[in-house]
Amino acid sequence: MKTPPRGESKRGPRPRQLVTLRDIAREAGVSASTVSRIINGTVKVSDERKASVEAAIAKHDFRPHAAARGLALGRTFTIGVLSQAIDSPFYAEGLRGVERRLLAAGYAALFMSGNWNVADEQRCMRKFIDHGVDGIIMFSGCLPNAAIKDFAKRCPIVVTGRHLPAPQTYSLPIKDRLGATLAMRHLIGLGHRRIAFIAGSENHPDALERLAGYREALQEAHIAFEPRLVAQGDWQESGGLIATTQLLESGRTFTAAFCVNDQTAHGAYLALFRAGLKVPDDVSVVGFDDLPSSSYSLPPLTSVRQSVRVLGERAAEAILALVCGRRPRVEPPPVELVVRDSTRRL
Amino acid sequence: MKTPPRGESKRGPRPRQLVTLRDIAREAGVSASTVSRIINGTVKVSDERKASVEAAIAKHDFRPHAAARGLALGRTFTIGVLSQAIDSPFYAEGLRGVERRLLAAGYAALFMSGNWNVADEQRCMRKFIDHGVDGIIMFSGCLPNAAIKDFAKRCPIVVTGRHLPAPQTYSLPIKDRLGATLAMRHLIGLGHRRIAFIAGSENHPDALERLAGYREALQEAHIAFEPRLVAQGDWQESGGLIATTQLLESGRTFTAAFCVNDQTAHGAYLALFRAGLKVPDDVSVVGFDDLPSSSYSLPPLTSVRQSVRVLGERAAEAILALVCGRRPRVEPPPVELVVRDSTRRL
DNA sequence: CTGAAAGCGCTTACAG
DNA sequence: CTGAAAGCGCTTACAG
Repeated sequence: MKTPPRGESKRGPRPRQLVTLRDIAREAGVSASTVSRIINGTVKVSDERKASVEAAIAKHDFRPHAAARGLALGRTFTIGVLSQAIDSPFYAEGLRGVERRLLAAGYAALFMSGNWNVADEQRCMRKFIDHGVDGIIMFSGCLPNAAIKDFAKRCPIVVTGRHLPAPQTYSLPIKDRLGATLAMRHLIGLGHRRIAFIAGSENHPDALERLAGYREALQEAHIAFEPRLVAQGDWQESGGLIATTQLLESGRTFTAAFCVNDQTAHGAYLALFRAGLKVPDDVSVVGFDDLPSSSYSLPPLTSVRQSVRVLGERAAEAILALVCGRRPRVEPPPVELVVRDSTRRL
Repeated sequence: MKTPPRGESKRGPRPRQLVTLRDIAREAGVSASTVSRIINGTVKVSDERKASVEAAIAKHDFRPHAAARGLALGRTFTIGVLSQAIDSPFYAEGLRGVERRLLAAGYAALFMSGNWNVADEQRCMRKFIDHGVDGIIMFSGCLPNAAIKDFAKRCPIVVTGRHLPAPQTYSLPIKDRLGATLAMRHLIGLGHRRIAFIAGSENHPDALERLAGYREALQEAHIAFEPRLVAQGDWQESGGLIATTQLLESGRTFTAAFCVNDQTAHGAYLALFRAGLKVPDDVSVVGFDDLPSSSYSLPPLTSVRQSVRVLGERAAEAILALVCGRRPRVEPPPVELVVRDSTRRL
């Protein structure tokens, strides 16, 4: 079929798509409505028409124009997914989980990075709206709750890592405090009493909760909290390296370190290595998040695991439910301690 | 403003957007055309009208409906980005580079994972088309060139890691062979002659090229190629661990190992560690890709670097050019060796 | 500079 | 079961 001349009209913007629903209809000798019905399986259509339409579709490998469907249907089958950095190993697994579930449901994901700051997160959210997403998944952002509720007026949102009851919204909290106490009880159970905490960035809710868990476990074991055993990191390897180095150089003694996340622990590993200290012989180390790379660190790292992949999958299920007007019924994944080779009895 | 009743019509699908261009026009006392012109800055508009329209837009925080624009304009300002796994540390940096450049140009990225197999890549490409992307970036896929050329008839494509001259297509090759010789010359320069190669997956073009570079450097130095020093990995940590373990157990002796990528090297590290061998004292190790985590491995890994982040940025620039009908003029990033602490003179 | 109108390519209530 | 028509919310050539 030669592409039919489109120049008849004198008005409107230029044409674009090579072959349209109308072309298929013409070729199959039916109306556009019928073609649409066959494609969408909306209504029964007689077999012979169906066959000829399907032949025409196959012949041209016709795909309905996405924007046109979107306009007619009022849906784009696209979900915006906000993480803090698309190249962060922590979020990576979560995005993977989201992708998998969304794809299975015929949705695609628009991923954007908030870079751990409100302005960028805000910008991403607007972009999502501008791109007409049907829903948004936010991985533990720092956007104020009020702002989220505002966006939720335009499209449904599921948010992880916080509790936010609001219409068109669903939250999947992360069990930071519980996880932290799990790590600490393990260390304390091994006889450690001088346990350093390499913290996350200041004021970050998850960081604060994990610190709270650290203190809670200390108290539980009747060990006095010693502020000087807490060093400020930034969730990254570099922060863990610097914080641990400072702790070491300042002469504080500790037999174990609980790190706010695995990346911080990897940084701590390097600091300890450079100081000639061995893990776990000289210092036991526990991380949080159980990154895939942590089973390959030397030695393999003991870590708290709350599967981010599963978190992502559930977030996807929740947003899909919201988008379809159903009430989500999903729970955050369980927290557990994965014991490897970085901890030992004192 | 109360949302105006929309029930006048008896036909067509249900309405959706709360406030539309028409509402803004009505409120500002101008035509829809004028509002559109102001939003797009297409044509000069008198100041007073402009002011009142902008006031109305601000008041309702009006955002033009994406699908409607897409339909009218024939563009969605969305780019499909195919990587092999969204949670692979190798691609992560590349995606980051893409995201940054695309965002700056007002485009958003639809990321999908090909999972290192043709069927999934094919599926992703169709999804991209179905979602009406304006262009596609493929990170080193295994889709046959012919298939890519076919998709390129529907929308422009830039592909990394291969050379594919075709209309509506631009390729950004990766310098695998050169990089491999850089790594090998370094090792040979340090006096190593028995150098193992922990390979990537069979038949993978990049893996083959890196192997070719390994052999080329050997030949250059008049060292006989010994097939039994080559062990099959799979690009992953687990493959590196298994391959290296087998090499060690089979009694092959080597003083250095060149790994097809950093993840493989991390696996090799663990195998060596378990065997009680020290890096670099007993065995020198070199990787390829220079992942961020490699500067925190113990010891920090010497690796070949061809910035994937920059590769991503350039791929984004290229697709943007293609989409706008310009000819891309970008080069793949340079290759260099980053020497850290995992190699030493024999 | 500005508005009325046509058109982008679909979907679906309506009327057979 | 099926077609003609209206409509989704924008943009832009056309005619002032």
